[in-house]
Amino acid sequence: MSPKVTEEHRESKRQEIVEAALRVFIRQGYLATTMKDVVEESGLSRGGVYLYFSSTEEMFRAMVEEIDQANARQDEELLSAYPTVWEAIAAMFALLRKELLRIREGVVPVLIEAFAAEWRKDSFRDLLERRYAEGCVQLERMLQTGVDRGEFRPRIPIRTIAKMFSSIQGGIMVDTTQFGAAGTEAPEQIEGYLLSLRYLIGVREEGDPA
Amino acid sequence: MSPKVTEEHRESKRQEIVEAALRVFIRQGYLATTMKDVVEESGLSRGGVYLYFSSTEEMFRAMVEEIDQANARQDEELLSAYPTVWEAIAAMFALLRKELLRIREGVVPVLIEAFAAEWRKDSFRDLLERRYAEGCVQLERMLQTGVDRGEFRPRIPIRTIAKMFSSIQGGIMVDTTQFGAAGTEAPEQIEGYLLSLRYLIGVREEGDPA
DNA sequence: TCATAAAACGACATGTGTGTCACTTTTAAA
DNA sequence: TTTAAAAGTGACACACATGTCGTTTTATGA
Repeated sequence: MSPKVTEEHRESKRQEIVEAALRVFIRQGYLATTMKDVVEESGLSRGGVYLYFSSTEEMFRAMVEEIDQANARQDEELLSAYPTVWEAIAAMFALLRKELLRIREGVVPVLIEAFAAEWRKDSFRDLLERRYAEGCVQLERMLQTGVDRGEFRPRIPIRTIAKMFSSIQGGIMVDTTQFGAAGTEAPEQIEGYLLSLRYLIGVREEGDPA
Repeated sequence: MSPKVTEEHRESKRQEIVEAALRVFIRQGYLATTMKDVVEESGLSRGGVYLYFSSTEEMFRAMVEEIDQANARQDEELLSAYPTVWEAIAAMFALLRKELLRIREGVVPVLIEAFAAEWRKDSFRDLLERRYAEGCVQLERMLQTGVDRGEFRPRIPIRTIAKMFSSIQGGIMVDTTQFGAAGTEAPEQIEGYLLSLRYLIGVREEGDPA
């Protein structure tokens, strides 16, 4: 006698289900998605899926956790990939621009819908807070590095700048999602962001007096 | 014989129902609100309410229309109330700041939830587009006035500036709603906005050379 | 005060999503 | 090959929101 011991391929099964869920979320929207839909998309049965997740909300949670990890990794790499902080920041905005252009096929609208739907739940408080903190802290850290290196001479506290641009990023994503490409003309905006950011953090030109 | 002719107090009845709906929306969130809830809050009966609205979505529509009208009126007044355009803009941001501080008791979270929930519906496309357009156009008009009067000397197209600040406003509202007061420190941000806006539009100091 | 039409009522039929649970299949160790 | 414990199945019972519709109430004008 011996029971079958499940290895961690259980995790890969969870993964599969989350991927199926994401496809449905993207196709018909987070709010219009029911367990039934995910069950069908995943190819499993009702009971099978419930073995891993008991609501679309849980799937969304798992999804966000993964996305956030990936983002954190990406941001981490940016700083080390460019000689100056300013170039790293510019690259960051270029990434944002790319994401904006692909927004209609992507994950962003799902995130927006889902967070707007779930933010009142206490069980989401921690997720929200972590997201917000990370969004700010990342940029703040980059700015601080720039200041330390003598690259920047900020006109207002970098913390304020970081918070401001964190809000901007959210705002433009919402706009692009809900109002469509016609509404935002994303590329133009990104340039405006960079220019005003450049001013606020006081990027020194070469040969600028210390 | 003579039928009872309804005057336009029908409109006031609609108003009453919309107000009841808003109370419920604020209390438990747009998505968690059912017709049953609104029926109870309004004091009418199921059939009575259905005589005016057949879904919470319709009520929300009516609500938005009214809010937008009020906003448009308010913005209109701003320009004429201040001697310089810059002061009018500063006053606009002061209003925004006030709204941010009261966000938790207010309508903004409901708007966010509802638009995130409904934006995919074709029947909302017009509402969304109008909202977005008005949000931008209003600021753009103010900026243009400032340019015409020689108050401003913008560094990038005012259209871009208007779009950018329109996104910012949305972003900060979402942040304040979902992340709470702890998340955004609204007052600080507003000052940052104003400073960077001031730079972008090139507000001339007194005695500045033309 | 009476007649009539609109306003309001509320029980009911319907549709749909949810979570469970007794049962079948698969898997791997013995 | 046997065995037992997981994985997986899908019908079912349940809850709940929706929209309707026959009935009752209200208000007006004759």
